[in-house]
Amino acid sequence: MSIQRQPRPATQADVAREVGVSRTLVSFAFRDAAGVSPETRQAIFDAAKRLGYRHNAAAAALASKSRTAVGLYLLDLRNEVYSDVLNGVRLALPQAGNRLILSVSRSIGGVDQGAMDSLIEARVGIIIAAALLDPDERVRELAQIIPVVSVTRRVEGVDSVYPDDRAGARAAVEHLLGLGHTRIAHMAGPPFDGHTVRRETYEQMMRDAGLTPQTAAADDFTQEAAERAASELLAGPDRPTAVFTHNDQFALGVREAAYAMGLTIPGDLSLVGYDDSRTARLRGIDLTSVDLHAVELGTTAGRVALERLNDPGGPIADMTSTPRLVVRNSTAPLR
Amino acid sequence: MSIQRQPRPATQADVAREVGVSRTLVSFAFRDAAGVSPETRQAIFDAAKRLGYRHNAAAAALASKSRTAVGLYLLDLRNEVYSDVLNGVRLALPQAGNRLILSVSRSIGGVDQGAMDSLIEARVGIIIAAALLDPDERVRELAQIIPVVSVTRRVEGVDSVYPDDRAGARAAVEHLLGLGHTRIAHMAGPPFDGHTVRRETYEQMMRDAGLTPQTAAADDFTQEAAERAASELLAGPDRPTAVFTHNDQFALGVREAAYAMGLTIPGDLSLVGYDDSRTARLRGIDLTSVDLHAVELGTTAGRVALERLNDPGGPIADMTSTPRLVVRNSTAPLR
DNA sequence: GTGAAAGCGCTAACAA
DNA sequence: TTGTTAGCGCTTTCAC
Repeated sequence: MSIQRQPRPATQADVAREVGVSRTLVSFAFRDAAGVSPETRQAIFDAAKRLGYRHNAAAAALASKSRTAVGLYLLDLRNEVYSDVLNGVRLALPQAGNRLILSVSRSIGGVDQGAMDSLIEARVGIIIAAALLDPDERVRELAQIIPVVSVTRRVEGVDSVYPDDRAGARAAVEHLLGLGHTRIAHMAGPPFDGHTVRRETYEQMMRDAGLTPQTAAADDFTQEAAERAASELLAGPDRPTAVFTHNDQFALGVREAAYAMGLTIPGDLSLVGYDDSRTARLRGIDLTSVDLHAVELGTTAGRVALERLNDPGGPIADMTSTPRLVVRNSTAPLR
Repeated sequence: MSIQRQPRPATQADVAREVGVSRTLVSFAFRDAAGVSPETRQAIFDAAKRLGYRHNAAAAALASKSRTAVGLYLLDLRNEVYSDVLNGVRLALPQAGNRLILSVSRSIGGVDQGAMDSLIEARVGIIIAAALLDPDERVRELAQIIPVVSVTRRVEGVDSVYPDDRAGARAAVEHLLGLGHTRIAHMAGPPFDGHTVRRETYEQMMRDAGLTPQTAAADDFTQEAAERAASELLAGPDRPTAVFTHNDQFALGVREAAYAMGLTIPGDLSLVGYDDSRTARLRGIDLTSVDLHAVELGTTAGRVALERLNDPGGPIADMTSTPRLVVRNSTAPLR
């Protein structure tokens, strides 16, 4: 047995011929533009179905002057935040209207440099980018070529939809301080532009409280990197009694490292994550975490993108939301 | 401040004019086809960069007769298996060569009927589909229109790359039987074509062992659905002492339901999942699970797709791999 | 309501 | 190694 395929895909011209109208009409009917009588319209749809006609996105994109497709760039699918953003974006885009083109940067081996290019080459009208790792300046350069909406990160001069990380980090650190902890460490990620607010806020708060900040940095945004960094951090002198991590993935890494050393949570170590992922909510994990409402951020970003498409010259959007600390059982008063 | 954009994107014609060669040459240079001298080639790249030229994928797709783009259809990003498949597929596709176009079916609300259409309309040459919910017959119909590689599910007459679920389920059930359990239940998903092998194997094995199968079916492929179904299952008479679930997501749902009822795992209930997700490996979760090697399945599927693209008439691929039971602490001997 | 005609930017023969 | 010439299937004025 072998694979069958139609000899030649039907085109709008075929449909037009079948119905006995012009190709223009068929084109209009499929974009339900005004100017097609209901009967003609129905006849066109019927014929299209009969002929197995499929709209050709490439041809349409080429012919149309306006770009309506939305590109969504995601850093990493293994972090729930990004799939939540995807879900949020989809909620914002009308069912039938704007096409959504996905591009995921991180494969197992590392960041895919071509992920952004593929979006540009697909000639999307705008790119919603979740957690770009490029410096602010380069994001602005990109936005010069094609409109960009940055999600979960603020970039000056570029439409941005992001959580108020200052408030989120403050809530986390205050929670730990309130429990009596003084040796509170922070597990940060690599120091990319726009990904350091949580760290800075933590360090500032520690100093304000008359304490010494102790920041460990994972060399990658993965659970494994955090686990490695945490193994060192927790083995050092004056082991921290609490750790606030850049995200939940990191918190899980710290958690594994802690358990591997025989420490208990929250007995020996209080742990606060960031994202409030579904994993954080599992019994037995019960991670205290900061909910940044990723789905809502995605929805807002989608809306901002739609507005930008309609009004290229409009004012830059700068939309923040306030994250919420969700206290579970990974934090406890200092003994 | 407002968004800037270039007046008119540069085309190959612009580049050709700038360099003083023909447009053909530019086209050749960008596809690094033979017939362009190294100097010309370099001059073209320089000019392209200077002019901000970007290859237009839509135009290229329209003009080229052969379809080389690979479409990847994923059921649900919230299930780790599918993002693993994505990662696997990417490993198989050459860096620069075939474009990969992603389409995700399940948003928060449910299955996106348009997900498959968007791939067809993007005129991909082949679709790698992970966990289609359509009946076998409809998958075959689809494969008539466009080549399909089915991953994680076998479809007769269609290229398929899938785990030997019979072996996987057998290993799971044997493990539980070996621990002395007799009241072993199964948490199945909705009875879609191609997603019932695990259930059938379980039921057959139970009967072979002289035991009565007890299958509960979640009404959706989500943790929440499994949790609801498990709440009923575990509240019934003759509560099972062990549950084998269709996947890890379900196992987590059963786990939550069990804990909510005050049951302990593995004390009161042994639990075996399927997928060996990263969550299963976390301390405190320690879920015994069947590893189906999703990344490898994805890579194999990518390779099969590439072969099919090169040889449309070749024999149907039917590739299985053997899953491996990973025993952790969610299972224990019957007390 | 409907149709004719002019491309969109690129690839792919073929010819030189 | 280079240039010429047709389209690919669709959108989109503009006229009827």
